Amino acid sequence: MGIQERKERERERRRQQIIVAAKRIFKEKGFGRATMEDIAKEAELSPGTLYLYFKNKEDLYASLSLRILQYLGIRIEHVDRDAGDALAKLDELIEAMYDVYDFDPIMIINLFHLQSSETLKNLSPQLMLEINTLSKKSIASIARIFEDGIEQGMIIDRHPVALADIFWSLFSGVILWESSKKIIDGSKDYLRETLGAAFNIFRKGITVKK
Amino acid sequence: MGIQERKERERERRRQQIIVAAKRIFKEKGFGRATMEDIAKEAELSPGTLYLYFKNKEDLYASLSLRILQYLGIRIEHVDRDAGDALAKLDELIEAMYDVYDFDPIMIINLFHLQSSETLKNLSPQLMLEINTLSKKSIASIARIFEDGIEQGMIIDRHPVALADIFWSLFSGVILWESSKKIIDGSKDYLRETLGAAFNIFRKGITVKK
Amino acid sequence: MGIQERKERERERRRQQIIVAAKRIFKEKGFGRATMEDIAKEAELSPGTLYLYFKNKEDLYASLSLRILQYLGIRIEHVDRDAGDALAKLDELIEAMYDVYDFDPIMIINLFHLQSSETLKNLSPQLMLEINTLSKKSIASIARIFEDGIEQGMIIDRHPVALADIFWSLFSGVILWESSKKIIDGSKDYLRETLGAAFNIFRKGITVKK
Amino acid sequence: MGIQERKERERERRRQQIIVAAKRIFKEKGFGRATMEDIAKEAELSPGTLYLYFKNKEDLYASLSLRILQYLGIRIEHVDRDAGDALAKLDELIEAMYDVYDFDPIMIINLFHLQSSETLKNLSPQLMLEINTLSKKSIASIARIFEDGIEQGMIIDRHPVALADIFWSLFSGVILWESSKKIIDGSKDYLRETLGAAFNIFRKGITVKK
DNA sequence: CATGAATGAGAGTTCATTCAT
DNA sequence: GATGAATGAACTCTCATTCAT
Repeated sequence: MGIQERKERERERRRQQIIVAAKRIFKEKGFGRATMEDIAKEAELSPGTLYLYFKNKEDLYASLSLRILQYLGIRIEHVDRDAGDALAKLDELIEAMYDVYDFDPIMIINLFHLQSSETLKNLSPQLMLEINTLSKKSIASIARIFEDGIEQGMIIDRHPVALADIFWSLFSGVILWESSKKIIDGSKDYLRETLGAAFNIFRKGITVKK
Repeated sequence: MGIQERKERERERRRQQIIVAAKRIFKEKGFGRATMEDIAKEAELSPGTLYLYFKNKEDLYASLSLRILQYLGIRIEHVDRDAGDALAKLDELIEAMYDVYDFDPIMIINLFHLQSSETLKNLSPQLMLEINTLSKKSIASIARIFEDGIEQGMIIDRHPVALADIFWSLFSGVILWESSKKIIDGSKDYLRETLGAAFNIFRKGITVKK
Repeated sequence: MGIQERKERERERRRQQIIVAAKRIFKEKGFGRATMEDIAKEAELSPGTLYLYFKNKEDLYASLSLRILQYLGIRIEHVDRDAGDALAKLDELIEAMYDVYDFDPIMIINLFHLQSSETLKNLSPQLMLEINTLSKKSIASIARIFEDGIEQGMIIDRHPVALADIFWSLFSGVILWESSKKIIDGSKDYLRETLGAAFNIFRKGITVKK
Repeated sequence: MGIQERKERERERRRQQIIVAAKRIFKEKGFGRATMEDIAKEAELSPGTLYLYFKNKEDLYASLSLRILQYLGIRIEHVDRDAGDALAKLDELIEAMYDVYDFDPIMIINLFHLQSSETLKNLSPQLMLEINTLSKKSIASIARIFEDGIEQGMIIDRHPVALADIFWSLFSGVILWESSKKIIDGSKDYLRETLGAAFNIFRKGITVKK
């Protein structure tokens, strides 16, 4: 039905409108200092309207992160399913990380803030579970790649999940630190170069020398 | 003057008492949810007293981080000054990082939260400057070690500051991610093992093969 | 005009539909906590539609009470007009009260809540007047019965309006208290028995001994 | 300790100050329409201060009612313990009801609103329990008086608890209806006379003729 | 007529901070 | 210095009501 569809589309557009505004505000002020009114104003809506689309502030915040977490999961799984040896897959994985970052830089930083900060302690159990599930899935996919590599004798024999954790930590650590630096001293953004170097070092560090 | 000194010492002890309490509360609830009253209660003082020792909540919070940042700076500089080749120094540096973490695990996580989170955006310019100065100094010290290594042909030829940033990112990334995981799924704490593996990979990744 | 009439009938049916829904919701949640959306949902209508039939929430609420108040008035007047001595009329009056209660238990409780609660203080003057008029009329009818009885020497010589007030107070008091008890401790519903005993006591209490 | 005591007294006085203000506002506007700010203004305090003395709005409201409920319980028990036959005790009981009303007319009306209205449905379970316990105790005390009367052959043979319920219903019914009338038509206050007549009728209605 | 998304005023509540004692 | 009661601005969220479709 045409009307049904149009309404659905409009609803989705509104959600987007709110999400876009929320991203800007959360980026600017962080979760704690951002007020629902700020976001409403940015979205050119009334505060009440936000609650038609999101249960509460936390839910809105989490939506931003879940979105990118889902994208991440899909992207990584894709890599995992591809053919090729482990090192080729690692390169693809690194490529995937760039993609994820490019997909939505603000959101990815938001995600790390969510993961690394106090916010985590105040989430609803349900949301926690969702995040947990999605994170675990991605880490597991990454770990599988390393596992293959270890079996193929191409990657050093460490616990694959530990390797995945380190890979993920390096990625998030660089992004957070680079964005911190930008805030602290307003320096130029070296994210891409640093991330590239970091992944190279990691790659070299886990490869078994022939 | 004896009296003067005693007063000074007592004042310092009070500050410590508050800082210890604040650490516990911030750890438990995060910065946003921790109230000054919580901290006062934990310190067995009245809320008003806190303001005799710290200008405001932010100032108190920052003190925690500055303290560890100072310790970090001193510890790294020490490594830098030591004799030995770059790789030996790198090992010492890694050792220093463990020390720093052990010195005050809560504080180090607090520091990363400060760096990586919304709090950063709401600091006073003065405090920002202080953090900036201290961070820069530490990164510079680390970078100098890598610089030596590059000159000595032991470390790959990359911009030393980039290497320092990556080293630091890896350290903070692993700590944040591991502590996140603990919150998310209550899993066992693998921090030491993961950190060890991470540094090994990093070391291997930046070393020039002979 | 047929069309005119049909429209009128349909309009009235819609009103009924809303009133039925509102009763259920008010009963369940009380006036303060019931939302217009609750009622709309229950009536399977949209919130906006409610406003086509009732000026506002208060008007809707009052409609429930006025309706039973009107029924009460008619029913009592009927008793008053009947032949028979005062005591026979009193028995009829008591019978009428049961009828009124049975006519719509929810509404009668609603009416008492309206009378006895905060809602009363926030009614529009016009509505207040309507309630006042209807109440007065009923009380006056009851009082007339007692007046007859006093003249006939069958009922103790007290101000007839006072007797009417007491009769009414007893009725509402028992209903409210019994429904309170049900809410407080979920006990069995003894309303009928208690009401019966109460009226017997009242009857005995006002009768002049021969 | 003098200071301790003085503080205690001052705290109690503040509580009273708030209670007095709350009573006025609740009386004027009812629970739903009264705002904490209204009460704060009436008490010449800031909104925040109210929360130093009462957990929340409901708690404040309930405090008013529990107070009178406790007084009621004590007063009735006292009657029950006195010597004298059942009819003498009934007279004392009636006297007690006047006392309770005089003790705090506003509060007693508040209590009935609490009992008879929607508020009841939204109380915390703990508060509900407290009200339940206190109510039950009072009703039981009243019932015991009637029980004695029945055994002594002075009072008609009905279930004593039913008699107690009717007695209580009559009391609350008259008070609510009279205060309603005052609101509705601003008529003179006939409460005392009506209550007196009501109790007389009740007394006569339950007495066994010799 | 009917809809239901949008509104926005206003509620209860919290908490960093102050200041009289 | 130390206290802790008091403050009041600011927050999140609700819901009666409206109005474009």
